[in-house]
Amino acid sequence: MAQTLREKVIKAAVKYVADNGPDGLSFRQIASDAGVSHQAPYHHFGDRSAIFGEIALEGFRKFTAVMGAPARADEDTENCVRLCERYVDFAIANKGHFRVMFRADLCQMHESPEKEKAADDAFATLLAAVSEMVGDSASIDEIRVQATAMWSLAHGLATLIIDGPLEKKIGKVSDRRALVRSVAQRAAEGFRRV
Amino acid sequence: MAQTLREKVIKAAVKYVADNGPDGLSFRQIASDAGVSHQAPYHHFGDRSAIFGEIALEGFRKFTAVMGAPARADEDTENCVRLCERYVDFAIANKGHFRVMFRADLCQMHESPEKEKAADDAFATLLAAVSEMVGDSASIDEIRVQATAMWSLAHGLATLIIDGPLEKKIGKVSDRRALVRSVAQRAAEGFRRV
DNA sequence: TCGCCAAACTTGATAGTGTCAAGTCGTGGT
DNA sequence: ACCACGACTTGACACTATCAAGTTTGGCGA
Repeated sequence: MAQTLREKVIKAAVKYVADNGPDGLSFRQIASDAGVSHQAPYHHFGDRSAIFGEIALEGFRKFTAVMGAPARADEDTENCVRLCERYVDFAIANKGHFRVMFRADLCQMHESPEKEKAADDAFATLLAAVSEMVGDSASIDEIRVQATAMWSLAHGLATLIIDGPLEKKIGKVSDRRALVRSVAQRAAEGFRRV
Repeated sequence: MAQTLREKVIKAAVKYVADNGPDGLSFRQIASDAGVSHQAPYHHFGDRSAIFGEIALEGFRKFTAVMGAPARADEDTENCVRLCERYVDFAIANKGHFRVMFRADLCQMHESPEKEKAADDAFATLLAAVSEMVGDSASIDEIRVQATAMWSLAHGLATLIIDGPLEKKIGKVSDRRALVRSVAQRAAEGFRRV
């Protein structure tokens, strides 16, 4: 089937962001690569940031699907570890989306209720997972705090691996997975003297 | 004393990044604001990314000073909480630096040993703090894992507060500090059912 | 004091960018 | 047959980084 220009543009943009980061991305270059005039993409996306908005939207939907899925047989049953692993795996597998999703300056989520909903859904999924982990008796504040902690841990780990200095220290995938597991396990048990 | 152009440029750039993020930053605009020609800054910084490199360098040095300082009387004595608080406080107080420091695509740290050393020092400081927290009997691997966890937690929290969706949920400073403390405390004790 | 030289800065030009404003072309519906 | 509309093109404008010169200026040795 023929790929629509809109799809082609998004695909090319995601690939570029995954490879080079969002900064140097050129509308015109993408158009040229797709073999169309420099204004053709502009017809589908009102604006440069609209493209990032669309990528973020896709990203949040994928994210919700990944994080909300029931535990698979091959996954760790420990909630904290599983959440962290999924989060980091998602970020690495969808670098192009992930790099954009949390950059409010790029994608301007607030301008569209559709996008805002996708982001809210993603957060709700995370909250539900943590809520299950924490237990029924926990107060809403307790859940909120642990969800924030969980999210921060996973998000920090993911960003440090993708863009930060952790990247060069752990090259092989096996090492990376082991580190993520260890870190998540450690956090689950708490930081303390050994 | 008269401020040198080099200083003026960096200062203006840091302010811009803190206010608007690093994306739209214009060399020429800064030059114009400083009342010099569009090529004047180019004489001090070979290249657009060199400016970000300088900002990152400053940032890592400040970071090392802040994180390495002995505990003050008004600070939490719990290591984990103190480290997290300092990290987040640093990120918020130095938004312009922080936003650049971990963006390898912007500042190209690898090109200068001076910058690389500053980043290494920053990491070493963090490692030392965690090492003290964990205790002497801990293996090097244990320290490495806990440091990564600690770093991830603080880094994720800071980035989510600065650029991410946490920002709008916690407006007032007092709330922010309370949240950071709760989250750090929670992480220190471990994620578990309550 | 003169000369000069290197650093600091200016001016001009080029290629590339996002975005506005029109024009073209084909296709489906009335 | 007409025409309206969506998809795309063409052309222009203001802006950007960067290259390649020129020009000013402050300080230092002869």
